[in-house]
Amino acid sequence: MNVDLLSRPAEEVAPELLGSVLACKSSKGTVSIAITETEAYSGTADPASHAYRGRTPRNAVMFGPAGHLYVYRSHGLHWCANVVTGTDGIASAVLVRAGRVIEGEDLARRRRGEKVESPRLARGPGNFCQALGITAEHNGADLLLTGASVSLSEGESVPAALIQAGPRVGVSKAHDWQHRFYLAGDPTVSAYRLSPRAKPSAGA
DNA sequence: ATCACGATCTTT
DNA sequence: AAGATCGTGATG
Repeated sequence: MNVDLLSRPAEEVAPELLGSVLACKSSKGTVSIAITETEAYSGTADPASHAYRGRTPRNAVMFGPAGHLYVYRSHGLHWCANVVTGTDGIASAVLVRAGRVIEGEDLARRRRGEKVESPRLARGPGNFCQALGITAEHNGADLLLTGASVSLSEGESVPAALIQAGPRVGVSKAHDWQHRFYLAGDPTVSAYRLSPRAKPSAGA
């Protein structure tokens, strides 16, 4: 994966990450997942972004150089992972929402539960991280380092016609921004769900 | 009090 | 099918 590809605005990078592969190796083995759904979050101009109110200890990685992993805890029990994009010093990142397990499915299923169907192993940002084995220890990791425990690589290219854009999932602000990108008809893509607290907002 | 979640309930 | 509820803990 080329850092120049990631050093652009999140909403440009997000659709191009579809088909890319995140791999995570641990003592238990390696799981690789091809990304099928992403969401772009920018910095201070994006009301739904963690970086909207400026830099904090939690979101610091978002302000760093592209190609690193921003991991945060969601609602107390799930981990969510972002690929940091854009320029060093300016916050932006792409939330990885779903993917298809292409390596280490046994390990992924052990983590997620034996009765989970294959398409659902990495469906949803929390499930994606659980299947891949991402936790807080991976926050800030450089995804472009070869041989690192977690890394990002280019997968098979996906046909542009399959890439769809839509409103972001689960956010209470700026939910109508068309910053969610996914592969049309893919069973691993998470179901769209409007946030219960969503209010109308201006924006693209 | 809020929350970029997910599973499981309840009510149509 | 859609909406409500709750678990769980970091955050500011």
